Parts: sequence; C-alpha cells; structure tokens
Amino acid sequence: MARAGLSAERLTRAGAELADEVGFDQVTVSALARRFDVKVASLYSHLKNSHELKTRITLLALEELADRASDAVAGRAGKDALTALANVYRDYAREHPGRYAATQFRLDTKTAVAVAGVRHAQLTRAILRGYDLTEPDQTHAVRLLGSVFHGYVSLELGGGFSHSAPDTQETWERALDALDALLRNWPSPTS
Amino acid sequence: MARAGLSAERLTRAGAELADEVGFDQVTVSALARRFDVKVASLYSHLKNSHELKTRITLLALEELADRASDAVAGRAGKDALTALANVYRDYAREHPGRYAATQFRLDTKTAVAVAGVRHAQLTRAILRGYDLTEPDQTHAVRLLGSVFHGYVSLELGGGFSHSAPDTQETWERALDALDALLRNWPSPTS
DNA sequence: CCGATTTGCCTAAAGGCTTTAGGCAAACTA
DNA sequence: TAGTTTGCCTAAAGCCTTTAGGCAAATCGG
Repeated sequence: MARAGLSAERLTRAGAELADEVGFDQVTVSALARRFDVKVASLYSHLKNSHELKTRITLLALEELADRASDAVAGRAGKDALTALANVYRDYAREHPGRYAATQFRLDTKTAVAVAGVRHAQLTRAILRGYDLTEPDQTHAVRLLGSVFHGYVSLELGGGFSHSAPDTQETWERALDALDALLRNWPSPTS
Repeated sequence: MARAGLSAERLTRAGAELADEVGFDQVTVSALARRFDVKVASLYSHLKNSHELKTRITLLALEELADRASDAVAGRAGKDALTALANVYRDYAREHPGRYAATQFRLDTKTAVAVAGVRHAQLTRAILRGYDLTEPDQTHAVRLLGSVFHGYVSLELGGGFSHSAPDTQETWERALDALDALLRNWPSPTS
C-alpha cells in the first residue's frame, strides 16, 4: 500500500487551505484525513492532537502575514508605510479568511505568542520611525494601530459594516488619513 | 419525576454564564444539560440545535452591551461620552469574556445582525453629536471608533498586549485622548 | 543483495457531542 | 376529574477525537 507522504508541514499547509475554504473552526483532523484520502488515525503520527493542528496553522498564518508586512514596509516611510502595512492586513484577511481567523486563535504556548506577536509589533514600530514619537507614546501608538487594523478587518470580515453606504473602501482610506493625521500630531496626555 | 423548568430563556442565560466560565466555544448542549442535571435530549424541546443556542447567547450579549452603552452615554457629550462608551465595551469584555466572545459569533440571521449592529452603531453615532462631523464623515468615524473599541478589546482579551510595559490602562487612556483629538480635528480626504 | 530495524499507514475500539424518534408521566384545561 | 398538552426520558445513529496494536514499505548495515 503506497504511502501518502504525510508530514506535519504538509498537514499544516493543507489545513490552512482547508481553513480558507470552509472556515477555521471547521478544520478538523477528520476533514484533513479525508482530504489526503487517508485514515484519521494516521494523522496522529504527525500531530499530537487537534489542538496542535490549529496551533500550527495559526503560527503559519502569523508568519505569512509578517513576511508580507516586512516586504510591504521595506523602503517606505510615513503615510506611505502606514498605508502599505494596513493594506497587507486587510488584503491578507480577504484573500485568506480562514488563515486570518486562525491568527485570532488563542495560543497557549506563551512563547509562541511572544515570538509571533513581537515580530508584528516590531513591524508596526518600524513604520512609526517616520513620525516623531518617543517612548512610551510609541508603544501606545503601536497598540492603537494594531487595534484599528485588527478591529477593522474583523468587523469587515464578519459583515459588521453590512453593505451600507458609504463604501467600506472609502472608510478604510479615510481611517488611514485619520491615523496619519493623528500620528503627525500626537496629543499629550490630558490628565 | 419533577420537572426542571427549562426554557429557551433560562438555557440562554445559563449558557451565557457557562461561556464566561469556560469560554464561548466550550459551550455545548451537553455541558448545559449537565449543568441542569438533565438529559441532553431534553434541551432539544427548547432549542432547535446547538447553533441556535450560540445565536441566542450572542443576541443576549449584544443586548446587554447595548443596554449598558445606552445608560453610559445618556447625559454625556464629547470626550466624556466617548470615554464612557469605550469603557462600557472594555469593562463588559473583562467582566464577561465568554459573552464578549459571543458578540463576535457570526450570526447568519441577517436581520438579527442588523438589529443588534444598528443599535450599537446608533449609540456610537450619538456620541459624535458632540463633535462637528457631517455625513459621510460621521459614518467613517463610527466605523473607526467601532474598529478601535473592538480591536483593542479583542487584542487585550486575547493576550495580545502581553503584560509588557507600559500599562495597558495607560494605553487605553491615551488612545481615547487620541481619538478625541482626532474627532475634534477630523482631516479632509488627502486624494 | 539481503536480513534487521525503523517508520508510516492501517484496523479496532472507546468515549464524547449532536440530533432525531418515540414513550410516559406531570401539569394545565374544561 | 377526564382529556390534552407539555416536558423530560430512553434509545439509537452518526460524526469527531484519541489511543493501542499490527503489518508492510522504506531504510540501513553487512
């Protein structure tokens, strides 16, 4: 009986594709086995359990996203960089909804979160070089940008801005205008 | 054999409590049956299926949240209202993580989304009366505020701002300062 | 080239969750 | 109080996860 050539990597990639097709929480070990035309138990030689599969997909997505983001901000600054980074997140979520959903998966491996999370934070921090912010404002700004990107993308993906006027594309552009203006003129604490 | 006095409402409330205790996606018909010390099949007289249970919990959470938000913005304006509204979302998420997670549950009943979503949008719109924005900027601002609130709360809840300095409370305050400044000085399109 | 070992996928089976069908007794209703 | 409705039950089927143990294919040492 010929071997299927399974491996944790192949399973993870296939799982990511599956997630994009049917949704991240429909990704199951069974479904993946069907996709490889293999018995379910066979996957357990490569994966500890269902949770590990999801974790791996999450990490894959976070890395892909960070790779794209790195490329996008390279050689850009200021609003140009801001827009490029923002669009990476938005486009990735639209192209790969399942993988994007995976990035919201709660990772228990604290270190894994750290590794992936830190890389994204650093990218965001990089685009702030074009603006005149010092610590701790820079950190506040990183968090705010992360919130806006993630929040917008999630709401749009989830149908939160249900097809009403004006166009969401326009809102997106105006939101980036607004963030740019904000970063160029960051307010001091009210206290 | 004494009756347990089940009903869709009681099950929904208990489901919401369960969600806060063990997480929204651990809410199962079985777990709920155990909680009422009743056989699983009994719940199917009150609920069409597992999906309906989750949908009901979602709607419950959205309403609770909107109720709190209504109270909070009543009689306030400008930054005061902005802060009050923002804190409602954040506090609710912290007090009721499971219910808050439920609000992200994808509702298929388009009308239900509409009902709940519209109410929240209107509340956000209400606080914008204290600022000088006209359409379509008002809508853009509503969406931006929604994104920030949702994005921040999700990331904080998911451990995205992993216990690093500076304090997330400080970031939250500075983010609200920033949004206030932005709304008082909303930029015109770049184009 | 071949026997020994490792590795990969398989069968088998147990346990959990969902959902449907049909039954009996408690609670309304007249 | 008799009849009807309603609520919870037992039973059973189907799908998913996970573990245990087996056989054959791939790999390696002589």
